[in-house]
Amino acid sequence: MSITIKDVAKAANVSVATVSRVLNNKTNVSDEAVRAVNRAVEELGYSPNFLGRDLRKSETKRILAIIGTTEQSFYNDVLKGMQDAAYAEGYDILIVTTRDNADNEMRLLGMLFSRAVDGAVLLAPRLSSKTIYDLSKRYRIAICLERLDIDGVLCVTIDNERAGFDATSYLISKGRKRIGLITTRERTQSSVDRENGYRRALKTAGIPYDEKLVYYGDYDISTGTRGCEELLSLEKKPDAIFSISDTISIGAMTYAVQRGITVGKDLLFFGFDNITYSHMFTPRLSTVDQPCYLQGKTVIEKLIANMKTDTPDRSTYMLPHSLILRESTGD
Amino acid sequence: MSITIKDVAKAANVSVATVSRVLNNKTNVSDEAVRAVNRAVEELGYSPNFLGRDLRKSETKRILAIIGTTEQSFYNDVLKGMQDAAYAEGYDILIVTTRDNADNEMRLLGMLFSRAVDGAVLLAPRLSSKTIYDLSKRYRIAICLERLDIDGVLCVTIDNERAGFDATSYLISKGRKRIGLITTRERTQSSVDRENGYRRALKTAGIPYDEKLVYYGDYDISTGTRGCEELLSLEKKPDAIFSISDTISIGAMTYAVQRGITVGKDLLFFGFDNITYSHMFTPRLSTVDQPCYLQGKTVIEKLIANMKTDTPDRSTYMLPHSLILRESTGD
DNA sequence: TTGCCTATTGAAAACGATTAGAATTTGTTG
DNA sequence: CAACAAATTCTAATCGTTTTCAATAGGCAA
Repeated sequence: MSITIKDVAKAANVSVATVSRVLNNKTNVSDEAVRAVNRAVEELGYSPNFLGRDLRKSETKRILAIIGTTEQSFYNDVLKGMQDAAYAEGYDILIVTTRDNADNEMRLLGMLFSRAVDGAVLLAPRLSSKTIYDLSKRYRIAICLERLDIDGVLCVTIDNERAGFDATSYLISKGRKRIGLITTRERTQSSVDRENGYRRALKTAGIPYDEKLVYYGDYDISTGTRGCEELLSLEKKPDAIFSISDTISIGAMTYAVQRGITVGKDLLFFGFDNITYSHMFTPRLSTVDQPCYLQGKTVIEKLIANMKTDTPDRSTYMLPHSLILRESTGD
Repeated sequence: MSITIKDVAKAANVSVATVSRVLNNKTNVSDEAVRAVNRAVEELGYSPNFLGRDLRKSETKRILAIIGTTEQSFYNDVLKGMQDAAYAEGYDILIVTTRDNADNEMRLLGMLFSRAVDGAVLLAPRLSSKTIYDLSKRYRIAICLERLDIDGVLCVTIDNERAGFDATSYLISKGRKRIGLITTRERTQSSVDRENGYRRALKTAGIPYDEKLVYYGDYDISTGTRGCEELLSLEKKPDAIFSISDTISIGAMTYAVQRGITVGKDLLFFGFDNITYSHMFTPRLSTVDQPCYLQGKTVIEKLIANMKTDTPDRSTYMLPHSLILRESTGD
């Protein structure tokens, strides 16, 4: 059927072992053999079957990146960082999407169990912490952009609680007293952390927490729109709104603008993620910038290091975030 | 090291063949054997090594989707369509990104040559048509969102020439005579086709083509901004601008709005792709909608069908597009 | 020439599954 | 109960590599 190493061996008049050695440029091969094999490879258009190689070596040099959806545009930078780090070590990154479904996530992790990849990075995991923790004992797994509420799994993320605290505190420093929060019903660790940061900031400033000011929705733009509508229909309206993502914040801000509200003065907005579009909308959105590229790069470096050792690093790394101040907070 | 089918066989007190048959639910196995094997699998926490299976079957049930970058948000729907179609046939989609680099594209196609995947879909290929054509003779390859200027490779796309013609013609029907075009330096087939459609529309309407009205840039927002700036600095300014992507169009429109121009009246804008953000910006952007999900679904269905036959379908399929009319064209 | 060391080579055993074909057990019928 | 058919099971080959270990060839000293 297809051209195998045997065909090359026959054509080059050497054994398969020699062909293999040439192809993996081992030292102890004569120049003559190298030439003969290379010529045969060229002539036959041979390329090695990785299925055979991988089976023999029990290694694929591939890492799975499991994400919910490719929609969140800031994943792009994370993936770029992952790919750069992986490529530097001779690995490839395979991206698969779960559509935010835990069953799919488990199914795709099957590629890890079945040795189709050497390791996996979960971005925004939907599986329970316990499940992930258990799996991490048998397989090389890392989390990126999130942390787990259990210790013992390699995580690379930012300090979301602190970031939520910083953003909210900034709004407070602008004299705001009634700060709304738009977050997600889905309780990912990062949104819980951001919400906790929001609460701590209020508490620190002596502002009472008002559950009416918190709107729970999805990750999409329309959540922002609806959330803003809801918050603005309150008896006591908010004077600032913190959203746990730029996408949501843009939806919210768009609604406010359409209602003729002067954003940046009557109502302040703070987003999260610093996506490309966040500075394209007028007024431009203040937001929390997280080091996407660096998180991606770091998680792969750590994961590959873990693959080479029996005593894997199971720490949680929190990389620094920063506040980007723009028109939506009157800056 | 790891638990293999042999361990299961021993634990269940049957042969490896029987274990394999149970796992692949073949018919001729006794209920007793099924029970014993399942119990052993459960107890040992066994999951089959695909490296062995794939090698034996010479089939991986995986399809590679090669894209330039995950940034273009409308890829998300295409990928969704691809995944749905693939999953229905028991395949998984692996996404890899080339960063718009032909060398990377070739390197990643290595997964196809080395049998790590059964087939590949190229979205926005950077390799030459000739190269792709040659490869398509030996491997199962399809193109999506683009077509090739050579016949003989399975393509699923829209009629970009026609779409460019339609969009431009619509602007003309609005009484516009000086229509700018912002397109990409990178000569992908789709942008060439869209540009050709633009020219044909002008010609059909008896409007002379003016090369000053065409700006060449990249795929990003700032290209729109700069392109719009350039076109508006002309002696004879345009009264409408057609961009080959929404991202570019949003950049252009944002610039015009900031300059105080009344978009939808003094200057009309027409985009392409109907991305989520296109209706979030005010004024909302008129655009060409292409059936992303359907294109993804279709290309995978056709590709999988091709994998099952010796006489593959090498046609080019053009799915229908439509115009979405919004405020940026005064609708 | 003989013996020994080194540099290349090749034959064959892995890797972990699937599957053809042989062998065994079970069931059926006269 | 013998004889045959059907159902189930097992042995062993196979997929395409890599790699161990033994074998060979060549070079050099004695």
